[in-house]
Amino acid sequence: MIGRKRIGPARDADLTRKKILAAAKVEFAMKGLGGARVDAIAARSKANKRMIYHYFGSKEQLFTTVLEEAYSDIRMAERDLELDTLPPETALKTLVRFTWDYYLDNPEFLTLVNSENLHKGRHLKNSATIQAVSRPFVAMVKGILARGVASGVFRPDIDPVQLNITIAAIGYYYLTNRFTGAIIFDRDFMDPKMLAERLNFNLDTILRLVAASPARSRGIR
Amino acid sequence: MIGRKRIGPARDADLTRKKILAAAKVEFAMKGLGGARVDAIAARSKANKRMIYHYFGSKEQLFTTVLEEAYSDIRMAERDLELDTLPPETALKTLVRFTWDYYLDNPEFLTLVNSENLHKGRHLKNSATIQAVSRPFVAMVKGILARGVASGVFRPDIDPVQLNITIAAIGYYYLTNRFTGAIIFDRDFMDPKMLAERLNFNLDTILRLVAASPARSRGIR
Amino acid sequence: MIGRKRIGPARDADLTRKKILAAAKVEFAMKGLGGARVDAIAARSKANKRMIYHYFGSKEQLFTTVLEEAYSDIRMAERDLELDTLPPETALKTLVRFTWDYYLDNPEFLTLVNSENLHKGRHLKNSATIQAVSRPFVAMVKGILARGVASGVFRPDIDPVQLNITIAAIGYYYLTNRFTGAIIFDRDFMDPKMLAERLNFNLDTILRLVAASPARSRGIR
Amino acid sequence: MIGRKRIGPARDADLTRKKILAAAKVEFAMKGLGGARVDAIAARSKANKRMIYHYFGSKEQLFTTVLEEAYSDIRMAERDLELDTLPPETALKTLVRFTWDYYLDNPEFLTLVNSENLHKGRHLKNSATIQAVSRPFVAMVKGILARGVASGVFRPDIDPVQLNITIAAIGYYYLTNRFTGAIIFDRDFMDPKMLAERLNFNLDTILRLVAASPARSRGIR
DNA sequence: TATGAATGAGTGTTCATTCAT
DNA sequence: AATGAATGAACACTCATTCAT
Repeated sequence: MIGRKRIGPARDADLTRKKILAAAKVEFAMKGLGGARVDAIAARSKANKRMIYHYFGSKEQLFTTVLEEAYSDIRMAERDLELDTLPPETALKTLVRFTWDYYLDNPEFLTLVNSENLHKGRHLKNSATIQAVSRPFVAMVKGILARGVASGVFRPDIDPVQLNITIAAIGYYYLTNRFTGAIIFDRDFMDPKMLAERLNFNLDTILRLVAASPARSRGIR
Repeated sequence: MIGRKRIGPARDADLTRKKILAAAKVEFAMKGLGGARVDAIAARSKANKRMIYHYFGSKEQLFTTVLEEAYSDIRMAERDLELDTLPPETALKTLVRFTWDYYLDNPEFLTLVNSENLHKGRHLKNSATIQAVSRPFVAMVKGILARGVASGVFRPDIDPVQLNITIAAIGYYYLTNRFTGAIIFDRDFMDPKMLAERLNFNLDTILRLVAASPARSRGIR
Repeated sequence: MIGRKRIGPARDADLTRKKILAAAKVEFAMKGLGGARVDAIAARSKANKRMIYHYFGSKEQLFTTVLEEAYSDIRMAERDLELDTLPPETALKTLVRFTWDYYLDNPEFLTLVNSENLHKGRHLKNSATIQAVSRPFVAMVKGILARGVASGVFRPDIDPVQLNITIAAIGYYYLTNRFTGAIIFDRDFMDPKMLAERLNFNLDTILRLVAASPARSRGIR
Repeated sequence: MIGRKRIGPARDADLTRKKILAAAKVEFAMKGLGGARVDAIAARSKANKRMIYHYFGSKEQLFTTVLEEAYSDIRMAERDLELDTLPPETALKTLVRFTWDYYLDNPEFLTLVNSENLHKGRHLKNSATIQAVSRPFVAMVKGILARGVASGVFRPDIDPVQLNITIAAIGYYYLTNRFTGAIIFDRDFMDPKMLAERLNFNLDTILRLVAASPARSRGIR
């Protein structure tokens, strides 16, 4: 109450916007786009439901904004890793580890992406934001690979897009499908020991995949 | 009413059930559990809406049944591969390829599993069916690995569960997230050429992962 | 309960439809399209709100149906006058009187038409019903005029459309604008005496308009 | 802040009021009282929404003010015709023509009046303004009639109120109901030729109505 | 076995109006 | 005088489910 004049908490437009966005992220992550309730978002954000429409126009536009922010966040965090400055192998390991940790710490991201894909990418298809934040990221991984090939530690002819997908896949799938996984494999996928094993397994998978080993992988088809 | 009882009608009941189940699978796959509409399922199956409740009790129970059937189907198809009878490396490659093809041919399976995980596995948690069909499958992969280790083509100390998850992950993730993928990577994920590349990439990934070092992965195909 | 089998009142689809339609006519007439409440229509018809959507699709489609019915009703009543069988002057007087009485007895018709015109005729623009019921009516008035001209009681060169509009106008305007009229002219527009005067005034207006009097109305411009 | 106080702002208040009133007239005319949106009025007037409440108290009071202004405007315009100074027949023709032109040029007036009548004249019932501006107008028409009767060109026993209503009716109805009219009669009611025909038809109607019989309505123009 | 009719509790969205500055 | 932020009540419309036959 002392020090910051003029902005009564209940009247701070930007704060309200942020609270709605945060609440919406949680709701959409928990229930999906279709299952999320605008009422619940309003209640969770302690904002009036009318404000949601004032700031975001509709449930779908709110969802779009949440998605864009989620992608921006992860891409910014990746950029902050400054992988360009690391040796290729370290950079790659860092990326695998980061991806895993990020998914673990931000599980909403996974469900949001799932939801968007259930809807065939409709909300992001024409999002300038997504395209803007994606390009540098794709370029960065490409750069790591190129440097690794140049220094002889990575084998050539690895498609950076496919590599990227695989790095995401092996973390993502394990975590989003941990519930059916638990049933099928009769294990607790969130047990710290199993989580640690998974990270190691993933690091192993990626390193063996890119390694410029004696493996004469010519003839692959 | 007199004379030709029980000959046609008895089969119709079963047919109705099957039509509902087929329609429900499509609807749930397209819209998720929350987004699917009982009316739409009734319309698509050309059955009366009341029949859905007659045969399945509720929308959620119908969803459970659809899921159980979906899992049974893929597990049966895997069993039919008779991987036990193949050399370990061939068996593994066959499994990777089969998994990929099955996902491609039965995309509903992916969305159904996604939906169930959004709901924290609630519908399958106590399903005897799932557990019954899963056990032999897990055992089979374990067997392949063991045989491969014994014959020296696979390295030891590979967790069959982790391997299994990875085989699924690298196909599953690519396909379910193909819409956001298309946006981020600016590629058509369903382009036949890219699909073929992905399968090869996945085969490569798995074989390098399990190969007894130094991996002599000649002859991958 | 005795005599009419099989149709429990609460389960008669056609009856429900009719009750909704009747209630909607009242509501729309009283409040206009925008002011009418679907809830109020449901309550008034003692039908479930859901049924309104089941039978009519939307508030606007319900409004369209109400309008079509209202127009069909008046056109049918006009047809039943069998004006073709009457001498032209009698036919015309009968029409003026009928129009006036119909407006008085069915005040909803006036407000419904007003509402539709506020919405620029959007709901009827492509209504086959309206066009089907209108054509015979327009033709009938044209026929009366023609017969009157032929027999020398009506002057020629009267546009039947303009005549029609005027017949409607002089009754319609008085009745729909009776509230502002009462304020401006400080009279009770619904007082029986004033109503009777108005009808006579209107009959006079129309008869003088069409009369083939010595009036040599050449040169009108 | 220092130096040029109070010069602009004092006039702005009045300007804001006027802008709101103008915007409200358009909105209410287009959508009716129920359909008009306070937000839309604020946007259209480029005034803050709060100002509407500051100056007018409520949406309904704003509507009342708009109506009062609309009536004042037409009554003032009629007064400016100075019909008392014209020969009775000319005065009457001038009035018919003026009424028609005014309705054509100020279509909002028609819809506003319609709206008010849908609401049973509730907003004007106790309006001193309306009564004040109406009295002279009614008296004026009465005067024209009296002069015409005295000079022998009009027949006696014509109720000036009924005449007044009819003059308004034949223009008003044609214009407000032009949309349903277009559908029923399959004509373009706003086509210049049809508009001209209608005006002539109306002049003819009124002149024949008041003419001292045998109506020598030569020279109608 | 099968069906069309009916319903209550929600669902996203809108609106006139007031608050705080 | 003027404004952007906020709200509660209501609105059109939907949905899974049950009733009556």
